[in-house]
Amino acid sequence: MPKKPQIPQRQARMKEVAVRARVSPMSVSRALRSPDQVSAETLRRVQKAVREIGYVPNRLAGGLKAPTRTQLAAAIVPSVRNSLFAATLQGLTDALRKKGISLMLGDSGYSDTDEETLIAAFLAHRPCGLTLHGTTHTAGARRLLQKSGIPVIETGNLTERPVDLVVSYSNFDAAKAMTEYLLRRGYRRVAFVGLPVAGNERVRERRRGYYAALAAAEISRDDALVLETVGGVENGARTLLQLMEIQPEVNAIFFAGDVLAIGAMMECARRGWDVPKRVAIAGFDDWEISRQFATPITTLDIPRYRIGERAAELMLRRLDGDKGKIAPIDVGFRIIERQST
Amino acid sequence: MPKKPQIPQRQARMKEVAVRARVSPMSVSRALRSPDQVSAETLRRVQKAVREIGYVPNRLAGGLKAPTRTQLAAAIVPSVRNSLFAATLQGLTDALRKKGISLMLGDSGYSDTDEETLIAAFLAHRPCGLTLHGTTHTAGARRLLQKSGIPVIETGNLTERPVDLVVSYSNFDAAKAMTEYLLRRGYRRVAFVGLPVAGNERVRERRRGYYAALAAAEISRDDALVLETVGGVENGARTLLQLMEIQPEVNAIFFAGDVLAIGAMMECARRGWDVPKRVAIAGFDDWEISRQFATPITTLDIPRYRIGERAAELMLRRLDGDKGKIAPIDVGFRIIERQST
DNA sequence: TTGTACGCGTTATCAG
DNA sequence: CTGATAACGCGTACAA
Repeated sequence: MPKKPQIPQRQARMKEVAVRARVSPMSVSRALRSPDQVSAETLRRVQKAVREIGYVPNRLAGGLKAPTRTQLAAAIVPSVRNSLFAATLQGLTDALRKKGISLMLGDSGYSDTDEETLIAAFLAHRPCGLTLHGTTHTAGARRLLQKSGIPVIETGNLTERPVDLVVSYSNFDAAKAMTEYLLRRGYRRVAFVGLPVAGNERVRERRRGYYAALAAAEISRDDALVLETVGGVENGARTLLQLMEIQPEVNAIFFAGDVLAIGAMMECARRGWDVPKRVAIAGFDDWEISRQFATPITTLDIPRYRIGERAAELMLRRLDGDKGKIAPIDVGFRIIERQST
Repeated sequence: MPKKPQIPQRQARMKEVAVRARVSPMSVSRALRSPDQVSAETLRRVQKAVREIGYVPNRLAGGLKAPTRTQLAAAIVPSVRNSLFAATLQGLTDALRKKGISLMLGDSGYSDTDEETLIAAFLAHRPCGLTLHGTTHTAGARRLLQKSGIPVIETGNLTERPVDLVVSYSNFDAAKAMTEYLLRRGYRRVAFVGLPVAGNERVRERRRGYYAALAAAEISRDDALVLETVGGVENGARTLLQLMEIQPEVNAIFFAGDVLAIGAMMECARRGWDVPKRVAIAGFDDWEISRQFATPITTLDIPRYRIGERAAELMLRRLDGDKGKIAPIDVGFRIIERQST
């Protein structure tokens, strides 16, 4: 059986385009990157040759020569499977694509040391910008980022000591506002359920916000009303039951993590408990499901997509030469009042 | 105000590591890439120098010379916000990271022409592999992929005419199996609700599977029982109501898309309809929420994470030199029987 | 085991 | 507006 002749699998080079278009490689480069700097005739011939050959520029070579324009950015999120981060990623890619910038994506698994490893791996590809979720990093990570010289955007929390740029909402303010809202509605025994605080400053800030609201209302803390649990719908259900059993007099529960509120609401549905009469339930981050319950869930709207968009904008500003200090951007939040409270 | 002296923001080069370690750049290169090919002493000195300088290798330069080992792969999904694809991405990144390969991510928005644009943009970075979801592509995209010479993995459907490699489950088989299961359970008037078929071969295959199961059971199709809707929880609810109104005698509804079944189930909960007595509900893809309802939803488990893992494996096999034809990999599926049917 | 010479494909620079 | 030339930082091939 005669083998098909192996076509030499090598991408065409700019030089070949140049030969075909009867111009120098330099003119090809210019025609592709700044079309208004070449004559109409040159442009036409280059475009024709590019089409005919099926030329795909080699950004490795370009980036080697012009390190600030690799047309490649990077983002690291704690988990690609979490739809909250997905929304931010969408905002990022949408905004970057308009400028022809591709995105490398990494998943730190909520681990700072894995984050550092990823940062190093990404920097090896010389991205022209890097977005991180969270504002706590290893010392090594900070060193890498600073030496890199590229714009670094931190999201997920407003921090006092940013590496470079910050785009986020305030976890503290948001949790405080929601707690105050619950207190205003007349709930006096308000519980707080969040993810484990250890090593996660976003969660810690939310709990601080909850405490601050209590203090402002001159209600003393009750540690029995503050629970930690890992994520997952079923853990929302579990902590709800736990609270109702140990602290039957609880009026309202503020679930400050992911899908916990949804899990709790489903548990109430299973048991036929009336929400908010028996217990009020509030969430954090407006999931699509939250509004679909017979009793829709009161929650916080965080503009996740917008965070990605703004992050891209800041990055591009830096790449456009703005070397000045850029103040942290607070994208804000909004309480969505529904029937569960 | 005296300015801080600007530290020259340039990443260290291999040469500088070499000087510091008192070896040639070549030895540094080797020490980093294949540590077992250099003497223990050289290795030690290189590692020390790397640490001290904070050297981050430049993969642009490396990839330029060795195009098959850019240590960068690419993936394009229809939507980063869809958790199903997120699971596959997780499988991909997890497997690739073990080999030090980073991942570029793109979002085609379910558009074949946008997919082509993305492919071109990605190829410019000379990835050493590319994963696509879906098996329909523009002619231009196919041409780009073939010329690229890199391993291309298609997922999301088993196709007859793959570009290169395929890792997926069979939409046809899965939908057929679920429909047969419903018929076996005694439901005779089984409706099918899917996403719009136009331009989406996965959806088309699912509907074909549904039809095939009906045919095998010698039940004639009823077009009034087949609905299309775009994604979203609320559309699941809407189509449920639509069906119940126009076709009150419907026994069971097979929702073959995303969150539709969940939306329908929530609508039943709101109206106090008994599932499965009044109507049985089956889904496609086991979401975390699906099992949390008072009546948990019968659904199909598709090993989404595994698809990503296997895709990475195939890619690596190709990169390891396996140029032969590799048969499509069918990762299968599983019916998860719960109380909603 | 280590080092030397050269080239990978593009762009900055500067001269025409 | 266009072209010649010299890097960019690393890996391959070969020689020592």
